[in-house]
This record gives sequence, C-alpha cells and structure tokens, in this order.
Amino acid sequence: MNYAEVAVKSPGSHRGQTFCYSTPPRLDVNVGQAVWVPFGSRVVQGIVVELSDRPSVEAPREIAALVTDDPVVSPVQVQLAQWISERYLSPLYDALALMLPPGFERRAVTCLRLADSGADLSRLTAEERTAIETIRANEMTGLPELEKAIGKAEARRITDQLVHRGIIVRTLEPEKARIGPKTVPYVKLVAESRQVEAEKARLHRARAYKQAKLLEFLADQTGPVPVSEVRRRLDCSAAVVKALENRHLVSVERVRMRRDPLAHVDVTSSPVPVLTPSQDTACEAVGEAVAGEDDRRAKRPVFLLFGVTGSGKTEVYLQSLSRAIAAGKRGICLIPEIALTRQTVERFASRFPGRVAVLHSELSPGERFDEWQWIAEGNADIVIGPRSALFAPLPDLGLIIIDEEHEWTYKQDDKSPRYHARDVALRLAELKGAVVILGSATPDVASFHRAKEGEYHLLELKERITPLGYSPLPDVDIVDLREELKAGNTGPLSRLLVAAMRQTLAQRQQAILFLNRRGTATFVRCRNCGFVFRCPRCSIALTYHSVQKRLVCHRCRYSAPIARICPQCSRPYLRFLGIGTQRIEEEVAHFFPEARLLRWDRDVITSRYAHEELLRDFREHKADVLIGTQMVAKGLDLPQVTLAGVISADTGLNFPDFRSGEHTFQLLCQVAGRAGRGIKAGRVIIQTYSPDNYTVQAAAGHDYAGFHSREIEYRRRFRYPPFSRLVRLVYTHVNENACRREAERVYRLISQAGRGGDVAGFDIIGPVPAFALRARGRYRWQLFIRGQEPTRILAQVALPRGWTVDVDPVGMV
DNA sequence: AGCACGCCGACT
DNA sequence: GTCGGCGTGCTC
Repeated sequence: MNYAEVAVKSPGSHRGQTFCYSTPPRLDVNVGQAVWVPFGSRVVQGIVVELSDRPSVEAPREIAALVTDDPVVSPVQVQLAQWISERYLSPLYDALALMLPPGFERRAVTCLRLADSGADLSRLTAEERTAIETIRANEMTGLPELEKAIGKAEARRITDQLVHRGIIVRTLEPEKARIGPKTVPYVKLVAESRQVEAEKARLHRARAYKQAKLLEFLADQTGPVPVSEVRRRLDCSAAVVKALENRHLVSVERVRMRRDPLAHVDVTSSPVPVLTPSQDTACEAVGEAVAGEDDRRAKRPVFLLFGVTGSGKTEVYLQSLSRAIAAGKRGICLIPEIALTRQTVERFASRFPGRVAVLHSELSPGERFDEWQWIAEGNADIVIGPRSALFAPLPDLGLIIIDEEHEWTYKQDDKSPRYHARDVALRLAELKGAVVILGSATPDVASFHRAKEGEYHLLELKERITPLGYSPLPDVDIVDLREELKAGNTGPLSRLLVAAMRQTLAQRQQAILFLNRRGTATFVRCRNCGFVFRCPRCSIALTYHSVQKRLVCHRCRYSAPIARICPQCSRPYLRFLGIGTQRIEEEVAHFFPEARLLRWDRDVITSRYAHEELLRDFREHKADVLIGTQMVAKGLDLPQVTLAGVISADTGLNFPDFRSGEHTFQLLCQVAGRAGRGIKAGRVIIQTYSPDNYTVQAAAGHDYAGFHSREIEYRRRFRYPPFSRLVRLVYTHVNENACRREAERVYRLISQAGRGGDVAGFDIIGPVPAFALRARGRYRWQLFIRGQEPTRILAQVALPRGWTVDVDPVGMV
C-alpha cells in the first residue's frame, strides 16, 4: 500500500474528489490519518480516506508529514463522511471536517530563520538589512509578520533573494495551536518523613515559617494538591512553593484539567419518577432493541416517539439511556437549540452526574476542546448538543435520540455540507448498529409517513403529565378576524381575546401572546400609490420600530428615518401595516394599563444569558403577559400560563412553500401546548382570516393524525416530499441581469441533460428570483429539481462558481 | 486559498 | 504596439 487517496482542504475540490499521493516508507500512513500534503504551491492538511498499491494518477507527489501519529477519524467516520459527501453533493473534506477535534484544523505558514553558516553579509541593501533585523529579533519569524513590517510584495521579493544567497532558511510550520489542554500546577511532597522533621526545624530557625507550614501541610496530604489551593489555605505566595521546590523537598507538576461546562449544574438527584404505562412500554421496546445481540448485519430499529407536549418524552429518553448504559452502550442526544433547552441539559446532567458531556457553539473553545477529549477518552456515557454533537467521538454508540425531530435547525443550510442531522443520524446508526429514537409532539410529515408505512416503530405517549397528575389538553377557540372587521374592530386583538385576557389577569394568572414571525412585522405602505419602503441593499420590506422611530432592515440592519410623505407620489398617506411585537405591546398596554408586559424577540435578546433571565422573570411572575415570536412557542415549561393567544395564524399559511402548512401546524400546536401545564386548566385562542383551513382546524382539535392524513394527500397529489426529493440551486451575482441569464442557462442545461440522458423522472421548478432577491448587495435566483433521485442529473452538469446546491432543502423561500 | 493563463482598456 | 486589469481554472 504505497499510495493514499487524500481528501484535501481546498475550496475548489468538489464532491467526493480525492487526490492521490505516494506514502514515503518513513511514514506509517493509515485511513483516517490527517496528513500534510503539497498542493499546488502550498502545503495543506488532508485526511487519508483510502490506501492502495496503485497510483490513480501518473505522477503523484509525496505526503509531506503526518499531522498526528494516530488517525483522527475512525474508518466508520470516513464511511459516514463519504455518505454525506455523496448525498449532499459536498466536498469530502467538508464532511470530514465535521468530525475533527476542535482547533485541529491548521494552516501551514512559511517561517524564516537566519542561516547558521557565515554567509556573506556585506553588500546588503537597506531593505534587506531591515528584513534581517526583523528576523533576528525573533527565534522564528513567520512570513506574514515580515509582510506586515515591510509590505507584502517587498517581503516576498527580499526573502526569495536572501534564501537564494543562503542568508536565511525558509521552512513550513503548522501555525500556532489556538486551543490546547488547560493545565494547573499541583504540588506534592517528595521528601521523606524523617527529612521533613529536620527541614521543618531548620526552616523555623531560619524564620521561614511559611515554608515550614507548607511542608507540614503537605506531609498531612495523601496526594498532590493544586498550588492555588495551597496558596489560598496557607495564605502564601508562589515564592514559598518555589523555595521548597528548589531544595527538592517538593515537586510541582502540571496536571491537565477539564474545563467543565456543566460544573455549575446542581446534581442533587431528584427521585426517578414512576413511568406511565405508555412510557414504560416505550422504554421496554427501546431497551430490548439496544440490548439485542451485537449483530452488525441485523439493522436496528428506528422508533418514532410521538407524544403531545407534557407527555414525558424526556423521561423516556432518560430511562432508555439508562438501559443502554446498563447494556454497556453509550448514547447521543440531539436537541434543536441550546439556548432554549438548558432545562433539558440540566435534567440530563443531574440524572447522570459526571457522565454527561455537552457540545455546542456557546462553549468557549477551551471548553469544547476539553469536552471532545473527555468524550474520546471514554469518560462520558451521554453526549448532548445540537446537530454537530452527532460527530462526537463517543465509543460504543448504542442509542441516538433526536428530540423535537421535526425542527428545522437540524438542517445546516448556511454552509457546506448542507446536511440534515436526522438523516445523517439514521445512517450513522446503521453503520454502528445503534438504535434511534425520533421524538416529537408534531412529527415531521415524512417521519410519520414512514412510521405508518412500517419503516419506523411508532411509540405513542397519550397521557399529559402535570404536577397534579394527568391533565387534558387546553380548549382552543378559533376567532374569525373577518367578523371582527365587520363588527368595526380594526385592532389586532379580537374581542374574545381581550375578554379572555381580562379574565386571566383578574385571576392573577399569566398569558402568552404569539406572533408568527418578526419578518411580517410593521411595514410601511402608501395608501395612495401602493409604494412600500424597501431596503436599498436587500430589497426586502423595511420594518418600523416605534422606539427609534426608524425603519430597519431585518436582514442587514440597514436603517433609515421614517418619512412623512411618500417618496413616489409625494402624498402624506403613508400607513403602517402588519403587526410587530412592539405594536402588540402598545395595544395590550392600551387595554390593560396595569398589566406588566414582557416582550421577547431578537431586539430584546442581546446577551448570552438574556433568554434565561427573561424566562426566569416570567416564571417568577414578575410579568403578567409575555409577547413574542417563534421563541415563545418552543418547549418551555411555564406552569402559571393559562392563556395563549395567537395574533394571526395566517402569516405562515400564505407562505409560498409546500411546507407552510406543516410549519404552521407545528407552531400552533406548540403554542397550544404552552397553556395549562400547571394545576389550572388552559385556554388557547387562535385568530385567523381562514378559520376553515384544515391546518388551523386540526391544530385547534389537537388532531395530529387528522392533519397528517390531509397533508400527506396534498403532498402525494403535488409530488412533494416524501413522495419526491428536492434539490435547490441558488445562483448569486452582483448583476441582476447576469444573474437571471445564468439561472436560465442552467435551467436549459439541466432540461437538455434530462431529455438526452438516462436520468428520467424529474422536473424543474423555476428559475425564479429568491424570496429575498437581493442579499448583501448581490442578486439571487434559484431553481429546484424535483424527482426520486434529483442529485443524479447534477452529475452531468458542471455548475460554475456562484452556485450553491442544497439537497433536501428545508424550505423553498 | 494561491497562482497561472488569457483576453480587453490606458499608456509609451 | 505593450503593460496590466482581474475573470476562470487547476492543484494529485
């Protein structure tokens, strides 16, 4: 095996592409190894994905060095990366990069050093002298530093010269590690007890009382003690420790320390609750599957855990994990968003004290590094985190849990690889022989379809558990907003909602008001000519913020003062349309001047802990009404809330996306689930202009099955997922015309390839301008390929720069 | 990412 | 006529 196929970190490399290198005998190269390879004029990192005894190109170059002696990714991870690269049409390296330890990726920098030999230093130009002085000042100087000192082009020209004349040596070194293990000094006694007595006497004579005290203290300890603790307890300085160390009476060693993100969590374990019958059935089924014979060929089952809000899905996760651990396995639990799921994380941490690792983006780089290392060393039984936690180096993986599996945050859509964590998890489970639990109160339409088809095992939790036992789901009223208008009520709050709020507040209970999304908040339109204020950079409608009295773009934060007259027709008929959280706040304040209001949207949430503080305040009843967007709908446990109001269910419904019904249903159910989780019954009011819509009706009736059967028929009729798959192609360009023309060209290219080739059974939707046509000064056009295997056609089409491909996109807008 | 190759505007 | 702009393509 003298050759290696290497996935190279290069932006230009396309899907699955590898480069062939020869392996010098001095290096022990294995699959999964990170290596330095020459690439064009540079040296870059790559991952070995295959070994062979035959080169795949004529003249391969040689692997320069290993990055580490041991492979960084396992063979199974290489397989998983190949699958991701294939499915999502992403560069293989990008897929592998998901699995690398934090801070592992580094670049090679050119380093300069003076040559040892007494080269001829006479006849140097002034610039050359400055360069040499800069290099002499440090042991090792990076080329970038020299470039900063004397300019880029100049630095290159001069170093070339000096290297040529043998005055300096140029080498390639990995850039300095930014993250590493944290170590703390520990001190321990090395002197023998006889010696200790003698030294103590001597130190007393020398009036070095602190040293004597330290010696005495250490003699009483059984092992090494952190220096910081010694200093705190004996109130001494580092010099005292140093003095004893110099006399070889004590030794100081640095010990690696874990920066534990869960250190603050209170682990006083609450009693393990008794399971309801359906929870018990679910745990039994999962436990049996996890503990089953270790036969890799027998595919492990996938469970769809379908349970309404408050039915105790988390308890099923916890006890399933207990069973997995009892069977010698470990588990990963994916959660949609860390900010809103801290309660869940803490519940896991206190059920399995010291055995839970968290991996998420809010960790400091150091914490992330330590968690990763800690997991890799086999210290954690459970890893919990958002989608990337799937790639944790957890040994003995036996169970993968995906909480709120319908959540869109499981799809990565801002950067390559554009993978869906649920689908990757299913593949990983197959490779590892692990069991999967998909949990949701409102499963993804595709997941529930698969469960109905028998592909997944359906586990249903029917009872809703509250502090006083089982409680029914809240009553839901639908308010027809057209009737409100007819009755002369032009405000955003219906008469029924106002009445319900009055009652709730009179009983000193809490209410939540929910707005579909911030993007539909107050925009400004001219009633005379129809002009709408738009962002000059992004072309989306600007939103009016009453506090600053300015129009703000919610995409790029552009802002402008509000005008009095229309810039198009010069008439003073500007009108504020739509409703934002601020507008609702003002409206509620008008009806209930006494009520304490709390607004929750991205304008209020600024700092890292603002979510928690706000929630704590509301939970402690420091406010009566919470007004917010999507965020208030997510799994929050607020027992004193007895009323939930949806200002308008329509905003989502009218979105030009085949998933708008599904999304709206999920949101409405989540909001409905917020009310009545405590001891008092809850009530929900949904305001809408389309009261007969099946999505609204089903949500009001807590009828997932009813919604699903209608929705799946719609999907079948229009051949949308899960009856087809989609690929989204987006082209970005500064010129609008060029953008449209390129989109049209690729449309023709794909349809021709489809007619002529062997890939049939697909159609193209578009090309159309993307929903936000302009983003950051660039235009965007998009088209969709729909079919059974929509990616196959793309193998025949070369897309130039500027295109991004999103397989199984989460939305169409 | 970087570097080379190649085709159109302002200069000797 | 040439120098150089950066659009396009390639790196085992």
